[in-house]
Amino acid sequence: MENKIFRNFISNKGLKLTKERLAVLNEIFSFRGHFEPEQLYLRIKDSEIKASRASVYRTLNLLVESGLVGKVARTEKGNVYEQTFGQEHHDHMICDRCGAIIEFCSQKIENLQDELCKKNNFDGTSHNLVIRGLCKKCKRTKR
Amino acid sequence: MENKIFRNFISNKGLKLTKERLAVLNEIFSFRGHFEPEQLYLRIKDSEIKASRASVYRTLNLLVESGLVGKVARTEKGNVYEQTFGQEHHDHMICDRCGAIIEFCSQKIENLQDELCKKNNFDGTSHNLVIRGLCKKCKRTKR
DNA sequence: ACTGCAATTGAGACTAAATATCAATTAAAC
DNA sequence: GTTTAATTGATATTTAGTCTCAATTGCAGT
Repeated sequence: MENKIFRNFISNKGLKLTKERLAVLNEIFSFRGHFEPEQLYLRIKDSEIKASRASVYRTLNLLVESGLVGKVARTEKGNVYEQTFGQEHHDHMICDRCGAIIEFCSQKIENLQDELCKKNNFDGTSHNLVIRGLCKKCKRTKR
Repeated sequence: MENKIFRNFISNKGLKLTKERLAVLNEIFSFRGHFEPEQLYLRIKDSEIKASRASVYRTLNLLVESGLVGKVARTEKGNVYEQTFGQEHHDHMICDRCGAIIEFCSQKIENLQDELCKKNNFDGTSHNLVIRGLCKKCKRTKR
C-alpha cells in the first residue's frame, strides 16, 4: 500500500523508481516506531539491497514530502522520524536526559486547536506538539 | 531584575560571576525577540565587554538552566532562543505558503498538557506546539 | 530490445553548529 | 595578599547532514 503511494508520488514528480529508494521505503515500513537516519542507514547497509548514506538521507526527504514519513522532532543529536501512513495521529513527550519518547493523544487538545484555528481564521492542516522534560526513570535519578 | 536572579543562580551553584557571563546576560536582555547563538556572539564581539564564542555557548546553557532564557526550537540551522523572564508563554501557527507567524496562547491547552504529564509520570519543563496550514490571506487565494 | 539521456548513485569532500581541550587567567574565600 | 578552583579563549574536534561529480541506471521513444 505505501509502496503504491510512493510509486505514484515518484511518477507524479517525474522521478525514477530506483532499487535504493525502494530499499529505504521497505526498511522503514518493515518495523514500527521512531528512527534516526543513521540507524536506518546501518540497517540498510546490512540488508539485501543496500543504499549509501547519501541516498538514505535523500530518500528520507522524499518520503517526508510524500507524507508517508513524518519528522517527529529535531533533537540535540539530529532528526527523529516515524512512518505516518496508516498510523493514528499522536503527539510526543521527549526526555531531555535519555531521549526516551512517549506517545500520547488527546482529542481534547485536538478540539481546542481546531477552535483556535477558527478563531484566527487559520486553515490548519497539521500540527506538531512536543513536550520536553524528564521521563519517569530520569526524574528519579535527578542529576 | 534578571541580573539579580542570575547572580543568585550563579552563587547557589558555587560558580563565579564573570564579566563575560554578565556581558552575555546583558546583551540578551537588551532586546526582545528570538535569537540564535551565532548572532548573539557577533553582537557581543562588537560590544564593550566581549566574550568568546565558547563562553557565549556556555553561558547560554547556564541561562537556560536558570530559567531566564528558553529554547524556542531547534531548527535545521541550530537552536533558537528567547528570553523567558517576564514574557508570557505562547505558541505558533505558521503559514505554509507565506511563512506568516501567528502567536496564540490557550490556558486550556496548557492545563491539558499538565494533566497528560501527570498521567504519564513525566516531569515536563517546556513544550512546543506549532500548527501549520494556510493563513487568512492565503486561504482566500487558494493555489 | 536498443538507444539516448536526464536522473540517480556512492565515495568522499565539505559545511556548520556545538562541544572538548588545556594552558593561562581570574573571581572570591580565607 | 595568597591560595585555589573555576573560567576563559584559541583552536581542535565532533557530528549531522549536504554537496560534488564521474560512473551508472531507469525509462521514454523508437
